[in-house]
Amino acid sequence: MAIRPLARRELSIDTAALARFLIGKIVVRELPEGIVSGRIVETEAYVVGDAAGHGYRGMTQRNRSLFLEPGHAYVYVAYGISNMLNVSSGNAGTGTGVLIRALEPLEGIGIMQQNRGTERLRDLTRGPGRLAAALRIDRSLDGLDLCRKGPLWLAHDDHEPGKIGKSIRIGITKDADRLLRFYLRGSPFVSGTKALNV
DNA sequence: AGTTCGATTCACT
DNA sequence: GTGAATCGAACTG
Repeated sequence: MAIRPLARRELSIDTAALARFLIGKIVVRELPEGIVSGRIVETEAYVVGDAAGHGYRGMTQRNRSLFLEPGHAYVYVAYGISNMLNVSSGNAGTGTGVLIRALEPLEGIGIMQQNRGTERLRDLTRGPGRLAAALRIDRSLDGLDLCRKGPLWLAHDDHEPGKIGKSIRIGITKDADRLLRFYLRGSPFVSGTKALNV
């Protein structure tokens, strides 16, 4: 079953709809050692007028990629250690995006194990910082167009995702009660506590 | 120029 | 379940 790049016109202009749409799609990372890929099982939307969003206070040096056309990478460092992968959303000039929070590993599991320093399949890409480490994603990929093949891109195949759940987002303090987190129900590769994943 | 604060993770108990 | 580590970027003065 072939995988192909996501077309930009398939990406909803609505950030929450895009976050839901991305569940079941594939993140592809091309490394010198080979291809690493995983299926998206958890996302969060950071929408217009959202105090938790990095674009909320306007463009800065760090977040400028959020304001690109939909489907570009916004990569930033959280807590000084973990890289976070986001997909820019909304029309150009809109500082909104979708955080990719967890993947189900598909290809290149050996490379991921090396990048993560663990063998445990379930720990490779469960959590935004972990998946970025597994796919060796850092700020050098910030601003990349994810809708065309390259070092990092988004793909889809004929896979139909199962039921998608919705919850509050993880790890934020502002606008913390909005239901903007989406996840694949029953997936062992989703992060967060049991109560969030019903 | 100094301070504050995380869109987290890991190692414990 | 709880707590410490960790550092770059944004914000304040």
